[in-house]
Amino acid sequence: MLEIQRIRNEKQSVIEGLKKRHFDASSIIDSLIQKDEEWRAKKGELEAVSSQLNQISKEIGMLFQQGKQAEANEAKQQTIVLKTQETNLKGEVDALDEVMTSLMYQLPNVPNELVKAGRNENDNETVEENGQPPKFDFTPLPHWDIADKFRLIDFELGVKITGAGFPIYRGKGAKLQRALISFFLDEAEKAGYEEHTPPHVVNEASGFGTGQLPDKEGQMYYIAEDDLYLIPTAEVPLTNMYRGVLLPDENFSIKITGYTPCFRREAGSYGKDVRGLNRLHQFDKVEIVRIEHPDNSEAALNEMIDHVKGLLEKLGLQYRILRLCGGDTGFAAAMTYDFEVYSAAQDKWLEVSSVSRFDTFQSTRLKLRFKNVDKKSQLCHTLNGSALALPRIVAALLENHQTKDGVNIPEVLHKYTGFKTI
RNA sequence: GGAGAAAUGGCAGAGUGGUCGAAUGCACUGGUCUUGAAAACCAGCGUACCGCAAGGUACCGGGGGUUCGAAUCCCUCUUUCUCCGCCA
Repeated sequence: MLEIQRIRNEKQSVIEGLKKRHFDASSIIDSLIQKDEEWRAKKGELEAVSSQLNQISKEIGMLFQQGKQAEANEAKQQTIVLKTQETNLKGEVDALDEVMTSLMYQLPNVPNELVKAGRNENDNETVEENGQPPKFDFTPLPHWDIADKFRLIDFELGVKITGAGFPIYRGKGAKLQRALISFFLDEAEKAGYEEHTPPHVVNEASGFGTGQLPDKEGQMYYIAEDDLYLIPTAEVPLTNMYRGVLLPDENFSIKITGYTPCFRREAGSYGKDVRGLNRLHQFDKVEIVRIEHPDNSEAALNEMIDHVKGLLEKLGLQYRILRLCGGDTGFAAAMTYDFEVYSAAQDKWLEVSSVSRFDTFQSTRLKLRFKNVDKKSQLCHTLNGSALALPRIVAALLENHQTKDGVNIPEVLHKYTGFKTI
């Protein structure tokens, strides 16, 4: 959520910024500013009436104590009109509040100045490309064939017990999952992130805190009986741990990580794009989350990018980094870098990580603040990134490290897997 | 799942209808004293919103109600604790 002060004071730059998303905010912002003015006026009236009522009530109290019953009862009469006024004004203020909140929820984050205008993924910029694409002297297999050949993943069995998009990993496939999770967590810890194991279901307030709600409830699995949501990413529980927190000073840099399964309903396209591990309803991911002073946000983002680059390099995967254009940047993010690994077998780039800064968009909703040098509370910046998402990494490892007879496991994983080849 | 108790400021803990945004203690901040520190003493010390300001409004787990007036009474939800049951 954007801050109302920002909309008031920097109306034009907000509108201009949102144009990079091809989002025309002018009418929403105009009505917001108008409602905000009404709201402040009504609120002023309401508080004046409340103040009078409070004053009279105090007087009545004193009159009763002095035994002046008649005068007290007379004073009570005065409150009747004021009470009605108060009730009416309260209703108007609340109604305006509600309208403003729903308007605010419609506004996406303003893109960072580095973000280019654009409509969709075709307008994304490639900012870096590293490593060599694998060369094969045979026809490389897609990962689903490899997985089948070596009994690593059983998609049909998953369909039987749950449904499409819920694969079962087994044997070396299951061990590879576990190895990657351990490797990613250990690397994150080395980089200073504290490991957490959060709940895999969250309440409604948490969904609002990180921006999944309202609007995107369709992407989450919902447990109606208990009013809980399955997490679509560890970002939700990890960031919401800091919901409503006021940090005592500006000497903070919170770095947290956690492994969780992620659940996405994502009823979407079918066919080649979603074949195998490319798109699942349940997958594993290690997430890194940071809560930073606004001045440190940019540096933190760069550190996170370096961290993800390090992971991919250690796994021997060639990759490219994209800076998403306005239209492809998520609703809550100010800037997002996607990491993609090229799959020769599928002849496509697979998104394996997404690293974003949210500036104050999440912390406004979360009410996550710190005391600045002037002893005033100020909103923190939040950031997060996948480090990394497993399925596509597994797909990329199987496809890009395949040999005629099997698959070579990157050396950094040997101590976790206990085997060097599949 | 059943029965009971409780939820107050950073912590502890008063307050059961009327100047209560809330006593007191601890912690914390500033000052006096001291060569320095401790102790002692003095002062300050919640959050948010509106307002140029003076000031005002709201908040005693959440929501609703009674009342001129609610931390205090009523309803409801949530959470915690104790006991019982069930269980990895």
